[in-house]
Amino acid sequence: MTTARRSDTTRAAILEAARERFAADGYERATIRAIARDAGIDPSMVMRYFGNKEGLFAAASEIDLALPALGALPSRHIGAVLVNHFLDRWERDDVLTGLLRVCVTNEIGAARMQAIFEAQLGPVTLGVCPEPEEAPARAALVASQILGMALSRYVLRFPPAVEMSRDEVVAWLAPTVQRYLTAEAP
Amino acid sequence: MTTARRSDTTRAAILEAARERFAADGYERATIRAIARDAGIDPSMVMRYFGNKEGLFAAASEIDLALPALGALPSRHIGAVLVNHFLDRWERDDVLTGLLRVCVTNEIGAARMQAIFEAQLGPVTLGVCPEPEEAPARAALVASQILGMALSRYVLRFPPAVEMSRDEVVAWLAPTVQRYLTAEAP
DNA sequence: GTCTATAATTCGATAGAC
DNA sequence: GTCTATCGAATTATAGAC
Repeated sequence: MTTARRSDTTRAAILEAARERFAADGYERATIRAIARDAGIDPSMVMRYFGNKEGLFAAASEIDLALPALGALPSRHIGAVLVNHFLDRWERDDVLTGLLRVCVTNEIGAARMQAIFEAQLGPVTLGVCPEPEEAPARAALVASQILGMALSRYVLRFPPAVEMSRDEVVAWLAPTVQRYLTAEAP
Repeated sequence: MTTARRSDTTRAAILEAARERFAADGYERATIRAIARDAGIDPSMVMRYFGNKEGLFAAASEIDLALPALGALPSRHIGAVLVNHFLDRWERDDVLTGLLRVCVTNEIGAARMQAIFEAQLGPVTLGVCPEPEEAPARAALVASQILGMALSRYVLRFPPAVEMSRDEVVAWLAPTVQRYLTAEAP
């Protein structure tokens, strides 16, 4: 194995351990030492690859902002599609749970969370909102419901929120999101 | 001024500084030293009065769980009443914002947040839900929307969520809460 | 590329003088 | 009741050997 390939696997191991630790413990309590121990390497390697703790978090919380083609979908089902999409992203890996735990006490995390919802909801809202100037407020309403459910279900783990099935969550939240995006302003 | 009265004012000053720091910085970054400095006293006084950092947070996040008499209210307006009530509690002081920032990384904070929503929503949901066994799930749905808006508006400070007026927030969220509590299960 | 050793802070917590 | 002084542990980060 060449050194280049070895560095790639080391880097990947660090990122995987970092995502788990940030998701489980938040920014402050996810220490570089613990992450390095999980990855089976020396703490100084983390510094070498990512510079400092902020750089490590930035790399571990990177996410592709591409929303699977939604433009062609009927706007009547946009609520269910969006709820399913965000639940998929939250359950796929630890990135969004980690970002949610971190963004509460870390400015970089908060800015990234905001950027994610702007990138994912911006184009959609412009397509279905009755009035374009209302789009940011409607996107914020959608984000509030998605974030609140993610907080209750994946971070705080409120028993009733955890015990609800995936389909139940979608059935309850989809009409809410649908109304926030398409209903007349109250 | 007797020593007893002086200790009361010192204790109150510590609690006020602690609430501000926990609300602004979260649990780990709200240091006893910083809280003592804000309160104008010595860090060792915090330990004397509250034992340790956990005891300080427990005291600073105490909250009375009494919901202003809602039993007599018409169930048609329960959504608007609840949204207004929680917004009141969040804007009155820093306690709930601090608890929200802390509960993401602190077990005691998470348990207290859950207890607050159980105590505030439990009696209400039992009174208006179609099926009693659905009450916990419906309360969790309400909590998810309230928590998500509080997170967006008071913690992450998403610009569109901050710029919405109080009345707009109530007008958008009240029908959601109303539906979670009283509508037929989807 | 990887690790040892350690610097430089900062934290929670304690002991004891006044 | 209040403060000074300090302990012991933990953290991020750096310098340098191999």
